Formats: sequence, C-alpha cells, structure tokens
Amino acid sequence: MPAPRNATSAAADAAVTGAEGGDDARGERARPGGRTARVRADVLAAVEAELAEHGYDGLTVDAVAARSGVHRTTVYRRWRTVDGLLVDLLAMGADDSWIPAETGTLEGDLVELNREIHASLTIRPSLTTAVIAASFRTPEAANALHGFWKDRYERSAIVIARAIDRGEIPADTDAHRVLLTATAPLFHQLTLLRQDLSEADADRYARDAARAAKAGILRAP
Amino acid sequence: MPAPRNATSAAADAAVTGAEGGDDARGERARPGGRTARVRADVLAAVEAELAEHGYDGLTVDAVAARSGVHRTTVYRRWRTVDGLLVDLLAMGADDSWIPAETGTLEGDLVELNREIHASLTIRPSLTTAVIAASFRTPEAANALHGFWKDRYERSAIVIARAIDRGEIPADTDAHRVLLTATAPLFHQLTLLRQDLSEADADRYARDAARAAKAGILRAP
DNA sequence: CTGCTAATGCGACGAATGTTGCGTTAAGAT
DNA sequence: ATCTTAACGCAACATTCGTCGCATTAGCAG
Repeated sequence: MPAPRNATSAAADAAVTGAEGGDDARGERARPGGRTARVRADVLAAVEAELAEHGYDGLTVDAVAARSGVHRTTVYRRWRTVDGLLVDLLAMGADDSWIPAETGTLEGDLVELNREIHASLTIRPSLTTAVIAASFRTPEAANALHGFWKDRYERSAIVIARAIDRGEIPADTDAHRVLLTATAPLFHQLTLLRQDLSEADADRYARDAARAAKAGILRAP
Repeated sequence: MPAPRNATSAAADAAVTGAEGGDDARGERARPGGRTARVRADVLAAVEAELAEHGYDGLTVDAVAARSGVHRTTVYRRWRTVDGLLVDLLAMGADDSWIPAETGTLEGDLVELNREIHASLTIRPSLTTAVIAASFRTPEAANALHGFWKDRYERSAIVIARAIDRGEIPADTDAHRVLLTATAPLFHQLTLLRQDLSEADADRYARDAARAAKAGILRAP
C-alpha cells in the first residue's frame, strides 16, 4: 500500500496535465493553460521543499509563496490554507494505476504492502504523515485522507481474494480485518506512539496477519 | 487502556494538589499556593469546555483566557501555546493509579482494554484525539503523548504475564505485539481513517489478538 | 493581430496572534 | 503584622495571518 509517491518528479507533470487545483470547480470554462499549471507546479514543489526543511508544523503559506515566487494572494485564493496545499499535493501524488504487488503467497503480498507503508511513513519528509497531521485541522484534509486510504484498502482487498482462490485461507475471511491487522500496528507505532519500528518489524506484523488468517481467526463476521 | 479520564472533575483537584503547570521547572522555590493553583484549575476547565464546543482546530488561547477569566498574558506565560494547555490537561487527567482490569481470561482482559480505548476515542470531546492532533504540531505534545502511552502499555503487559501464568498462551509470547495487535486497529480506524467502529468491532479485534496469541502466532522475537 | 477576461501581481488593510515593560496582588516566610 | 517577591493583570506594541480592491499579465477565441 503505497503512500503517495514522493512527489518531486510528479510536480513537473502538473505543467503538462494542468489538472485543476484548489477547489473552485464551477461549470464554466476554465483556463487551465500554461501559466496556471506552471504556478501550481511551482507552488506544490515549494510545499514539498518547505515540508522537507521545516516539517508540517513549520509550514506556512507565506514561506511557500516566497519560495515558489508566486504571490501570497494567489496561493490564498487557490488553496485557501496550508492544509489545502497538502491535499492538492496528495491528489497529485496519488498514483491511480497502483495495484498491490503479486508475490504468489498471502504472506508475501502482505509483507510487500507493509513495506510500502513503512517506507511512506519513514521517509523524510513524509507526505503521508503531514496529511495525517493536516487531517486533524480541517475537514477537507480529513476527507482527502479518508478517500485516499479507502481507495487503497479497497484495491488491496484483491490480495485476500487471491489467497482464497489459492485455498490458502478460508473463503469467508474478512478482508478488511486482515488488512487492518497487518497494517494498523505500523501506523500506530510510527505516527501515534512515535517509536522506531524496523522494516523487519513491519514484515512480522504482515506475517502475523497472514498466519492468523490461515488459522481461521479472521473470518467474517 | 484508559484514555485520560475525562477531566472535568479532576480540574477541581488542581487547586488542592497544586502540581506545577507549564514548563518552567527551575529548581528555585516555587509558589504553588492558592491563587496559582486556582488559576490553573480555571484555565484547564476552560480548555476542556472550549474543546467540547469548538474542537481542537477551534481552540485558541484567547478564548480559553476569556472563558476562564484569566488574563491572556498569564496563559501565554505559563502554557506558551494551545498545545501546552492540552499537554497539561493530559498530565492532570492521567490517572497514575490505573491498572488493567482482571477478568480471569486473556480474552476478557483484552476486551476490557479495547473498550476503554474505544470509549476514549469515541467520547466527545475526546481529549485523547485532541492530544494526538497536538502531537503533530509541537515536540512537547508529542513527548507527552509518547510518555503517556508508553506507561499505559507497560502497565498493560501484566495482562499477558497473567495469561502466561495461567498457561493460556506460550511463555515466550511477545507482550507488546499482542497489545498492539489488539489495540492498533482501533486507533487506525477511528483517528486516521475516520470510519465508524462499533464496540462490538473493538471486542472482535481484542478476541482476534487473544486467539492469535493462543495459537502461538505472537511469540518473540 | 486584436479583443476578452481568467488568473496573477500588488499594496494596503484589518484581525488574530504573540510579546514586552511595568504596576498590582497575594502567597509564604519571619 | 510586616516584608519579600512570585505570579498575575494591564496596556501597548510587534508580528503574523488572511482579505480586499484594483492594476497588470497572459491564455484563448475570432
């Protein structure tokens, strides 16, 4: 389960894609052309750089504007708040083509998921962690986060389906519960308890969940 | 595992205990007497009330000062920030005499822990959630949160020790892993994914962890 | 190229947020 | 009761944050 890819490279794309930033999605003809897209790319790149230097609690609209060379007012108008910037960064970094890796075993698939999550929470700066922080401050960020992970968990459910097809685990295994059992300890330990957690530990929680599923412990309801 | 008890009643104690607020813990003789303690009690009660009305993102020093009848400057001097207020509230609400309930079975003990956590995250306003939010903004809040939960998990380890004594689970069962497997899904689903999670769901994660431990899945290392 | 106008730039403004210096109050000691 | 001084109240100040009106720039259409 990936965190949003770290978006540095993705920022460049924005100039081409010209997706609509901010929030004003009125039905009229917009003007997503060159400059607007360039501004978005510059600003989001600046957000990422500021995040790397000062972290979430040191992230300000003014600093982002100054670094990007875009005027304060423009940033306020298009993104409204710091959290709005992070939401947009998350949206840009979200890889819609992502699907969980297929290793041939439930255990291997879960280990792979946990490694991606572990990387996304451990990397500095962690966009994932920043958006989590933002989600406690504005409903928009909370919704964006919720939507992102909901999508990821839904896509990941195929891992359990494949294991059922292979006969590894009971057919009535509760997919969401398996995923949560495997992944939740990483989030809890790394973002809430703020304790170190090695990749080996992440692997172990994945294996624990796989073994529990095989033992028929995680069957619905 | 309790969240800090909801501190309304505890606020009254402050006038008596007169624990030192804020952060300036210099070695000189302090003056924790009547007025200082009364101010602390008033302010922290106001914090709790404001939290109930406006939530964490609507919590401001000015509003707390106005409600408590204490001057802005005093609040800034003693607590520095909104997060400092929450840290102090957490410290006051922390029940040092807490020990996990003893039900006679590992499953029952874990269910009881999860119910306490579920309640602390579900109650409005949730001081626990507010402190989590604060922990993303200041290192002090992060440390306070870390310390609080570290203490709670250490105390809770006795639940696994008792189960081992009873012969319910293998002697080399990894206590921390059992606790995390049981409790992490609650935090993850309720505070990160922002999805509903019933008490019955909380119970089930507790039972899952107990069954996994019995099956020898959660043995050290 | 020319006109239209969305998007940006610009400066000024008001509000919210913290800070500082100094006078006042009251806790604790004698 | 009196003295000392930590803690608090107060007002003025500085800074940051977010908004507004208007001028300027630059997509896009014809």
